[in-house]
Amino acid sequence: MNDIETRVDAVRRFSRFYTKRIGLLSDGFLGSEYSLTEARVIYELAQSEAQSPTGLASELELDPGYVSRVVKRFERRGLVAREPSPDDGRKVVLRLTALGRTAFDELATGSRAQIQQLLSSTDEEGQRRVIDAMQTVEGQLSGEPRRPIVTYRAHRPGDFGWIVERHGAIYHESHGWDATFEAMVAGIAKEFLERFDPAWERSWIAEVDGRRAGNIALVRRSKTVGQLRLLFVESWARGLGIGTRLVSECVGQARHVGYRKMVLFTVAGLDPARRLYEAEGFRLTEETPGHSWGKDHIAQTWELKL
Amino acid sequence: MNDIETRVDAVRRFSRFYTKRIGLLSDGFLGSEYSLTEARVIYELAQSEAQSPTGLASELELDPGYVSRVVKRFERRGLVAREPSPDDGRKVVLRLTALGRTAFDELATGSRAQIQQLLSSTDEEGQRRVIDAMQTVEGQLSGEPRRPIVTYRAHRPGDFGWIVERHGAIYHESHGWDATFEAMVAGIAKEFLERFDPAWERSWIAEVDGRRAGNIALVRRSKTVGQLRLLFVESWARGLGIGTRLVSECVGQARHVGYRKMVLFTVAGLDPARRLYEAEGFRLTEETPGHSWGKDHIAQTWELKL
DNA sequence: GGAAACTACTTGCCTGTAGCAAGCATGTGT
DNA sequence: ACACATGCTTGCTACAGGCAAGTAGTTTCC
Repeated sequence: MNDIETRVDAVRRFSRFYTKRIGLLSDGFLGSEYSLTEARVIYELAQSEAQSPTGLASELELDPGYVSRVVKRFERRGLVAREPSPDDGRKVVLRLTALGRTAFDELATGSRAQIQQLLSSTDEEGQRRVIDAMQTVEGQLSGEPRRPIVTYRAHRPGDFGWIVERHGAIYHESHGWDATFEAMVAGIAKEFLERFDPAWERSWIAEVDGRRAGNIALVRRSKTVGQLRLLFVESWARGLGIGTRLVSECVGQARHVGYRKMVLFTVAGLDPARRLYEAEGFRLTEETPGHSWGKDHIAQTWELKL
Repeated sequence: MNDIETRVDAVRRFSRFYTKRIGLLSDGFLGSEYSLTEARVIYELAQSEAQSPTGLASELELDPGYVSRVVKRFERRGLVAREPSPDDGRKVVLRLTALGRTAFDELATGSRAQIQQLLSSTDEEGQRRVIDAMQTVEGQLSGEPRRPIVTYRAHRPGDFGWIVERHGAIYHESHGWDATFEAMVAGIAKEFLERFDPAWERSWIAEVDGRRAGNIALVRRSKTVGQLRLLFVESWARGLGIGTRLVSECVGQARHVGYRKMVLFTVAGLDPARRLYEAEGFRLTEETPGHSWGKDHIAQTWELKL
């Protein structure tokens, strides 16, 4: 599923599947005494405390004339009550009566029963996956890109494994570094977790909408020197200021616990990271050519007086 | 989203969202000269080489009478050709004409364009996730549970990070082991990746439908002794024989490269794993009480003569 | 072999859904 | 005060699509 056409066809396939599956269900409405549109009207009225015919029409994308008739029908049946709007003589305020609410409850119960039947084709774990997947679809397609929520927290069990994984996979993919790089990161993770001292050290995991998106760690090298390690931001999370924030959190904490200096080790050529270091005031103090992780590198040391 | 009612409501919510989003699109059909049902008929005819009116009716769940009329309309317009069925005088065989196929192509193009527009509300990564999620939904709800496909492969960059993560997270959750356990696993990963010798060592990653589900590693301890390490199967992948297969692959490979003995170290109380070791012929040779990862344990050594 | 039952399709009839446009009443801007 | 916009209603209309009766073939069963 790489090119756009394949993806489009996949979506078409799903749409056909889902509308068919759901279409069967909504035929169930015919079983009740309301048409699908009538049911939608009732549903809409039940949702919003006070609704006007125009509101209904635009919300459900129906012709106002038709809505008018539906409402009239419902009124005759005692399902909705209408009153003139207090602030606008043209407007009408619609409200479900107790009877209308009963009708809604019946509809909702029926619909729930059918969805439940639909869900029953898989087990509880499967149902959770389905819902999770649906939320993914909705989240992605809901149009408004809904500004992502970025949060920062300390590491938890599993996080350092994740850091190792992402470093290993991404630097392999983008720079061709071999498994010894992943080994090195695993070594750093081991050390950090083993000797972790919360008084002097700290790590941050950045999450975007609850999904891990980046990290950084502050490690003690000596009483006066803190080391910045394992900075990393997922490519899909770029542009949210996560890198900047991680570096500044890290440096801020280093100041806070009383280090006099920060160091970090990296290699030449990782420009986005370089920019972050420079912006925070780090200075390149040493460069040594070398060979590691299956490639030639220029190892760099950066320092920052606090 | 724990109880069934919450889940049902989540699905209802999604259905409303999706049908609304897709409903807008299918209005596009009105833009064309075909109604939605007509479009479905054309689509169905395009899919199946030769179709009968009855077939259409049952496939699309329409009234045969109505189908008859739609077909007649299409015939007049030159979109479909009909011939009497050779083997049954009552039957009719319908086929799209070249003109009909053109109509289908136009419809498909239009529909694709609209789906593409729908998809364009997210980036490429998002689109992939959407499709993935849709396949999950369809897979789960399509009724036939579609047996999962299990595959086994050697490790790739990132895999050992994943192994560290899963060990760290899961043993913390289920047994309350602290971060030093994750540190230890990270140490094992580091060692393995650093000194990996394909002549004597190997790892297996089990994937279920392309998703990592478990792993095992064979590590050289000496010329004659191989060690089984890092056995792990995700809880959602239990019952597929993955654990058994991993252990037997590992032992088989150990035999193959010529070790005389296998060892493995574990702690008492991990019963599912224990059963796998026993089934493969491992014998418990040593038990030592101790304390690690924030808990008391009985460390165990298991051995197997090859 | 032939009546009875069944299947595939057609056609006439009818209802419900829903859009369009004209009309009326109330509001708003100049 | 006038024009114009907004909210709602109502008459007209088209179309979708179900139901049932009818025709022509096919299968079943005696």
